[in-house]
Amino acid sequence: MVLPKRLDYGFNGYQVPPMPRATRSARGRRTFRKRAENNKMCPFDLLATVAGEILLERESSPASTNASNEKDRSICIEQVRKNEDKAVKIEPCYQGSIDTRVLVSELAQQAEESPLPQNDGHSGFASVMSTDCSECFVDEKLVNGENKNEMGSFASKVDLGFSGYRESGDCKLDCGTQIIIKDELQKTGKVSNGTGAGISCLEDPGVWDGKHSALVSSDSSVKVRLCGDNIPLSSFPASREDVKIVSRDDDENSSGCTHPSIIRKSGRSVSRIGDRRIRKILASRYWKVSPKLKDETRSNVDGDFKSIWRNRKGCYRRQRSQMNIPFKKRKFFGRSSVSNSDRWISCEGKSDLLEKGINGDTSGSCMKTRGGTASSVVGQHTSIQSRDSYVKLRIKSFRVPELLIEMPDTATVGSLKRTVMEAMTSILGGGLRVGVLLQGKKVRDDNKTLSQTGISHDYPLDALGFSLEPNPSQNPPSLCPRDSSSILPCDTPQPLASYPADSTVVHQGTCHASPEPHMVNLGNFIESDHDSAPSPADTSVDKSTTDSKALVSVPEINVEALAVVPVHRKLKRSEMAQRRIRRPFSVTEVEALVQAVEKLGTGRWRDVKMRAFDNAKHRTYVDLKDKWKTLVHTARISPQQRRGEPVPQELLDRVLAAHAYWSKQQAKQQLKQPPETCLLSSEKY
DNA sequence: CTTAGGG
DNA sequence: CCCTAAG
Repeated sequence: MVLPKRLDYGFNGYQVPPMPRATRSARGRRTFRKRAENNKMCPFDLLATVAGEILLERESSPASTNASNEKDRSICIEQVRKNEDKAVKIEPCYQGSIDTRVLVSELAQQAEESPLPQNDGHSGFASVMSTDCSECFVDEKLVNGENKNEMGSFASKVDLGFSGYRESGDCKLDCGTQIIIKDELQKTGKVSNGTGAGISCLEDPGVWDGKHSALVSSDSSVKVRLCGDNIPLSSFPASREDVKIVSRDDDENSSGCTHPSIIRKSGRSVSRIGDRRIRKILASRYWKVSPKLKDETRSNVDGDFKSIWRNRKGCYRRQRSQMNIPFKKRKFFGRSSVSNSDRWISCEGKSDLLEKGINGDTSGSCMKTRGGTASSVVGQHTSIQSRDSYVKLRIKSFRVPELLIEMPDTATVGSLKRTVMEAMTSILGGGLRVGVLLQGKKVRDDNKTLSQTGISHDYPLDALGFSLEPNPSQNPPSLCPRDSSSILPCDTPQPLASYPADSTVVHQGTCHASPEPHMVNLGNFIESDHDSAPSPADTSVDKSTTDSKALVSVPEINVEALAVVPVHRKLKRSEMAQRRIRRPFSVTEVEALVQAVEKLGTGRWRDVKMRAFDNAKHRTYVDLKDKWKTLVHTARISPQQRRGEPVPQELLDRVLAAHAYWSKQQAKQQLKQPPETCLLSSEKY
């Protein structure tokens, strides 16, 4: 028997119709590529998405006319949830008044264990906390006054519907991530323990207190703190000779940012060299600061973070950045590491990029465990009382793990932006996982069902929180599926494999039925098309940045100047240095790949991509090709030598078979007349 | 832009 | 994953 010569008849008898010409159009390819590129960074689409959404909101959020004095540029937001109406009160307050923030735990209310600790930041019913991070943004708005739009003032937001139904102009409920999880055990009606009642923060009021501190030290480096916690240094996958990453002590003894000066380094100034030596300090920590520190002088530079985030899209497009440098070149410096300047200005502030709750569309409840969960979720609540035994959640926002950045005061604002962006990207890409908090208590048992845990459709989901935590092992998502399968189904392709069919994900109002594990096209799951993230013209961003006095470590840079920065060869180059984050293929993806290759062969990666990974933006055809390459290699080596998530032998066998087949086909075609090849082929198949 | 391979 | 030569 002789196999058809046309390649259209492929492995295992697949008939492979030639790719429609249309799909090969240059435009299509370009589009595809663009899409792929734009998605480089979102292994954590959810986070990115959320962040993006929040950004959007922030941008459009009302600016208060109630500008603060030039010194106190940060604002504290008070969120007071009242028992009765559950209204969220948000008020601007100024630095130094941290302790006036009221963090009321809704849980507390429910537990009725104690009266609402109004105006007592230390009482620490910290279910709602860390509003400080977001304030920064608000602050900037105030300062810049550029966001006086829809709402007009904070007041507008003050009484946002707690449930989120009552929206304040800029609220975007639609943007909320909604997750519906079927509570399969609900029917048993059994609600076991595990509805942990501990409000951990209660035990440690100091955790959040003092977060705002930012000091202006004598030296002239700018230290910026992005909110976050416990980010292990290892999860900061970027560094290079001129990038310094300093891990801060996570210990309780660590005074955190209240003593930023300790991070400061002395040394020669490199600024004039024009090189963009930037120090990035990734602080892994949670704020455990004694209340007494609250009075520290603080300055706020968060405004820039906002800018950074606004640039999300643009930045992502240029993901290559100095932050991701081949690991070989990475260096991590301790605090005692080389310094770049003697004069640094240390200022820190946190920008909780994701305090969406403040924007009013949600309760904005934010939980934080005493243990210092890396990041906490803000504003998540039940959107609707679900029927059946489904639990609906709406994750309003996530806080981004803290991030400390230090750079010479001579650095440009543009470089700061990039730096922050890079840091963010690194963190996001470095591996995050989701933690679940129930009444402030971390739920560790991933195997419990929701109902067992106490999360049912009638459970006060307001008490449920999620946190983004650095993934310690940086393992492929697939290694910790249980951790997030119920929460981040759209985050990584992996959940696909382990995700039970009884779950449904509602994302941005769009409901994607849970795809079968075998589905060829992984895309729907992998992607979350949120590239619509705000990417306002850089100019506006730059403007605001420039306006922000706090950041003026560089002689006023005008918009034009900033705009020019990126064009600089050097910068471009550094940006180009960014390496994409590593995203191991899940078994599901491998299967899809194998299946596609079986049909299409090994020489049509673009087609393979379109067929099986069309929606997986982060998988380029080159990636697929490479993966196939490694798969073949993997299949040939002994199982002991294999690493990473084990690929089922069955799949590997298919890989070898398909590879052999297509290799022959290729050879056949090249030889034009390979009779014996056909014979072999026919024998084999 | 795609492929194919080496790094 | 990156980089690049080829086509």
